[in-house]
Amino acid sequence: MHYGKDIGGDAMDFDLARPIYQQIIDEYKKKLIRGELRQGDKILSQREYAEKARTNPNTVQRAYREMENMKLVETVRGQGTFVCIAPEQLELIRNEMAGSVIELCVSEMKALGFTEQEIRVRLEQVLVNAKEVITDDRV
Amino acid sequence: MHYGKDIGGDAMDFDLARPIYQQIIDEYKKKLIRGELRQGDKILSQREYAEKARTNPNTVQRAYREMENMKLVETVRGQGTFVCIAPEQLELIRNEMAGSVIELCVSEMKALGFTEQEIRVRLEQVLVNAKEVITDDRV
Amino acid sequence: MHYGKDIGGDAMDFDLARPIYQQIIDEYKKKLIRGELRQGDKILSQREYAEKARTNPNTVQRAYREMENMKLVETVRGQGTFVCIAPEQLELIRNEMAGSVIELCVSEMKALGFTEQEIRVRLEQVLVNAKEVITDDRV
Amino acid sequence: MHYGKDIGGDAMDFDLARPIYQQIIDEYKKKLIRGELRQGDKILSQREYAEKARTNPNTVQRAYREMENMKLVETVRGQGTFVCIAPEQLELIRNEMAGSVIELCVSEMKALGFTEQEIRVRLEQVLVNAKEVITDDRV
DNA sequence: GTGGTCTAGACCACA
DNA sequence: GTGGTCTAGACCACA
Repeated sequence: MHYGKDIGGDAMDFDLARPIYQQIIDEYKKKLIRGELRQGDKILSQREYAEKARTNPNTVQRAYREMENMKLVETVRGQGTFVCIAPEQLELIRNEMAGSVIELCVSEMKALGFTEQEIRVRLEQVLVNAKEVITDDRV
Repeated sequence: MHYGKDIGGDAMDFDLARPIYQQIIDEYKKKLIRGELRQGDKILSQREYAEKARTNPNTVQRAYREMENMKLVETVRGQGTFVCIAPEQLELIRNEMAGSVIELCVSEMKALGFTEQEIRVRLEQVLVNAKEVITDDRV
Repeated sequence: MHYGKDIGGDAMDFDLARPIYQQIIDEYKKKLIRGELRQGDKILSQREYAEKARTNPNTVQRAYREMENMKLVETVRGQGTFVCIAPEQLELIRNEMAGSVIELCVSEMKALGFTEQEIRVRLEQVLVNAKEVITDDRV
Repeated sequence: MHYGKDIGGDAMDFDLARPIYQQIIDEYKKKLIRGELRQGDKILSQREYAEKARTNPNTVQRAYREMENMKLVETVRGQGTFVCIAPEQLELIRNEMAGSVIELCVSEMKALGFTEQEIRVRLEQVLVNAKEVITDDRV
């Protein structure tokens, strides 16, 4: 018996993990958006990153190369990789990421049969709950 | 090749794929919530599911067994597996799944530096956009 | 060789061996009830148990996982499995196990045609005999 | 890796199923004790029994042979196997079986840490419960 | 055909 | 070292 992917036909597909190089890019995008990394900052060398993350240097290289294509960073040979992003570009990415987060949320909620109004209500509940937790901690 | 899994230290962690057996459970939960499966319905046999999804029957069995522990289904040896869930239990799962979807959304938005008010605004934008798309289609 | 498993009809059934994973669970339940294992104790790792019992680690894992579902133990990845049971839960299991032992006894005695009064008498005989054996040993 | 029984040492042993030929003997003993089979009755031929129980004829033969050794039955070549047991012998078996049932029960209860008095009390509970169930059914 | 148990073993994350 | 997931496949009872 085998359950090979090669037969073709109407197989169901399981969600795979997001590729590591994309996870690396996402991580940097978040740092940029949160201001933890700013224009001109030097980021980890590919080798350093690969060691810290215990991942394949080639994977890191792919991530860095794509970030360069996206105009997020610039690599100077012999010196390293530096943040290099225009403020408007940053704002664009911020909007893009927020958009995909919320769109995913809405589409999943609708797939569960929730109406728009229910989604609003549930969002409020979560926001209020989060506040109460903080308040509790303060007390 | 390995990249120092044995060195110890503060490695970064990447998101892994959700285990297949849990993806199977999630899929059934969604079908239950959306009413595509109802009390008494026979679900795919373990072998059928394994063939369709091209996965190992043992993996499917684990999913089905856990669904039985969760009181979602009942299994009759030699006959198959049947939906068996109390309406209140169903409502509970619906709330649970909705909660985790929205909580994930909120925590990611906050990690991107969005305030609660901004989250509300962006949600509205997405909801309105969705409607416009529908309207556009109609026209 | 086969003896007509495919003919259908009213075959007699023989008792099968209790599944190994259930025997493992029973063993642990007994140790908990007798106080040989207490709250917080680390139990054998899955591999250790499998080696000692010369069984497959997967079988042990199934037993441990079900014990976790029953809230008898808690598992910490990379560390091991630990007893974690509330006293009331322990008392429940004690009652449950005692109940099934005595119910089995009573049903078998009745199947042999013994009346309730005869069962009581025979129980007394066995209890008294047991005591005499002890007394004999002392002498 | 293998988990072979051939290494020797302090392996735990799991309970195996009671051998089928003994289960066959037990079944006949019970029928004799309950009076469902009496002196002179013809029992199933070995071939018939093997078919009904879907078991190996050799297994049935072993059971019948041992029953003959125990003086429970007699086989007449060309005619079949017949119950052939003295009333005192029957009474002996009855006592023997009852004894082993109750001894097993007592030893298991003591292994669970129950005192003799507790065993008596629990027996009463089960006997009383059984009666109530019957009463409920009548109503 | 259905589900249930078990073995054997690969590969992984976590510590 | 720990547990977690998954595959592959044998063999079984039940219908």
